[in-house]
Amino acid sequence: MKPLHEQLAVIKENVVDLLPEEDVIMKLERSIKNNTPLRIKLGLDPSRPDIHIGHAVVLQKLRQFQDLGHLVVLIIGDFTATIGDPTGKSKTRPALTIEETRHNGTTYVMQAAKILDMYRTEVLYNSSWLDLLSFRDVIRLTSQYTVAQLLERDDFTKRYRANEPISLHEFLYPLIQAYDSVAVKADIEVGGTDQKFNLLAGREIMRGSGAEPQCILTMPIIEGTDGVEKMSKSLDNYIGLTDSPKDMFGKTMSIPDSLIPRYLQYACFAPSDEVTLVKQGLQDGSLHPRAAKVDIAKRIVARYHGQSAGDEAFAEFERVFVKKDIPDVIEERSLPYAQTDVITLLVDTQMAASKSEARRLVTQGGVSLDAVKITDPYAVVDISEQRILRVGKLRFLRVIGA
RNA sequence: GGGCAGGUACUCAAGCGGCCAACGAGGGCAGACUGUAAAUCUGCUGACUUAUGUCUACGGAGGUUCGAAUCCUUCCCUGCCCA
Repeated sequence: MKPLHEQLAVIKENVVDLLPEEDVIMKLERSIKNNTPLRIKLGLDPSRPDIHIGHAVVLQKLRQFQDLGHLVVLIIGDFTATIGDPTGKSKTRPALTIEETRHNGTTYVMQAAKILDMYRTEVLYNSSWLDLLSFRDVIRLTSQYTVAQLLERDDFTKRYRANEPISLHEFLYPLIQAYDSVAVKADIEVGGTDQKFNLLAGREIMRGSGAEPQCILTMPIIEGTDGVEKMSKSLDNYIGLTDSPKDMFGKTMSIPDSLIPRYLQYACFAPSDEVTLVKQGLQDGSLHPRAAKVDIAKRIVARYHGQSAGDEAFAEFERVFVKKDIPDVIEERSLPYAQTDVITLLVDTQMAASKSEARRLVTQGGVSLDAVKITDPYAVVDISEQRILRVGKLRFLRVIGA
């Protein structure tokens, strides 16, 4: 194992909080002395199975721990996910069945494997210990925390002040997560800065249970492609790890220029002196923002799809958006008729959700067939030969009639 | 248990008997423009055989009325105050 100061330097890279640092040092020293890896915990919510590059910031940190010889403990929150949110206010927490959580958990882990070293990863489902707790155990757990402490959490404070409902069980979530730390004997728990409260609650509960409290490490939450909100699936401003190279590239190109340094640092994990260099270049005009974004987009695609995919995605992007040509790979769809009106064609190919929508698209000039714009919603089109249907700037479909 | 205020489209939020498929904002979609799927500007944004037409929709169920998101009854849900 590497000496303390070297490890600490790697661990502190890009982090927001590392608390309490002296405990981290103590744990590291002990780990080196006994040649025992630290247990680094990350909790995952399987109600949303898609990982995006925002999550990747945290996973990358875990990977660094692994490269230093430590062990990552991934906890799939299947227990919590099956409870859901009975207030029904938040659709972000639909109650899932056990099967769904298992399925999501598996896909989650497969995606995480793009970044993590799975030989140094332990995957656990929290239902395996939470299901065993009795009501007595739960009450004992709740007695270790106070209402005032819970209300300190930012979103609880806000909702309470705004007279918005807070279900009792929501108070339990931080405690459940904290109990997970007890169950897996976490040395350090990692999460986004939005998790700081929950991570700290873990310390309290561990102490109360007679365990050695974990340390906490938080990573920045990166903004989504809109540049304002945090990246999240529900806001649809995310770049998914399983997105196609084309989508990854395009989504990255669509970020506002102001986000370039952050994406370079946290999505590409570029060294800090390179980030500084790019910032300077952008400021004095020697680096064109578009060039900087192309570079970032290529690197992101290359990271998850391989080097050549990055270059291909770039070429494709140039062709479709800069030269306004059609992409080289287009989905194909055969239809049971040789000719029909545009409206029907759009609906049948699911390029429009309803006939009204199809009509709107046509009227607005968003529909073309073989690069010929169709503006008459009653136009009858012949598809006995294969033709390229285009809706908006981005959606292409090769149609072939019977 | 009592009192009060609320529940409107994807979200927030107006409307408080006909002019309401419902102001406005955000979001989404399309168009123009552009280094880009950015920014900006413009338009659209319940569905249906596109019709000064029909149907569905303003928490649920009933009712009053020629006519209800708007009034009444009742039920469900949320917040606040009192107990």
